[in-house]
Amino acid sequence: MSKVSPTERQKKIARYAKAMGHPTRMYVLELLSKQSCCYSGDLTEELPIVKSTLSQHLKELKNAGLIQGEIEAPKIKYCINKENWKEAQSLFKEFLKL
Amino acid sequence: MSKVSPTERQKKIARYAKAMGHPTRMYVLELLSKQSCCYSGDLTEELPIVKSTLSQHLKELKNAGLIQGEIEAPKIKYCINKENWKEAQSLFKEFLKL
DNA sequence: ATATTTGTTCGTTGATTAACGAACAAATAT
DNA sequence: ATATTTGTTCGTTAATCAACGAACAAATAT
Repeated sequence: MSKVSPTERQKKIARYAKAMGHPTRMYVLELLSKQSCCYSGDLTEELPIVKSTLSQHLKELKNAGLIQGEIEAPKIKYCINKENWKEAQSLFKEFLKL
Repeated sequence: MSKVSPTERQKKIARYAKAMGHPTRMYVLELLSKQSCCYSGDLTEELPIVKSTLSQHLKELKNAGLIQGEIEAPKIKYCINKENWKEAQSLFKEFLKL
């Protein structure tokens, strides 16, 4: 009977996974994990979505801690958040037994 | 200007990631990836959610292809879907550069 | 025959997500 | 001073998600 909730570790992975759970966000993450940075303007040109929608996706990735933005007025340069990226890597690695 | 959509690979990862994007589902996946199988009744007892809610989560994991259920009347035995699990492993591995 | 066990499905509710366009803010360029 | 560029925020709409309890289905046990 004694109930057991998911662990904090599992919640953390779920949080990262959720952020990765959309094609557009995967596109952005993969781009940023390959080249160091990009401007969101570049993404708006590449992707078949409107800039406000992209902005929302970037916000979600930011809130999940996977990316970070740096102002280079008037543009914003987005990069992987290296610290959290490392954490995500090790969490997934352990979970997937890679 | 020429628009580029996320690749099929990115969509696939997003699909797996979305399924992993909830604490309860992570709990189940981690359990099943460690021990070979389990009955959903066991999960209902462990987890602080009602059986119908659990059933929904299991359905989502099934739809994403990460687990499979086998009838052992009157119970149902759930296991990892090994083939898709392997695919997910390699997709995440490549994506995360592990 | 009836009750029990085990899960799924249905209906409901409230919250969250995804997408768009319009309006806005801030810096830069004219 | 004004227009342009670059992104975010707001408001809206439709869809999906998460949770619950009740009803149902199927097999097993009494």
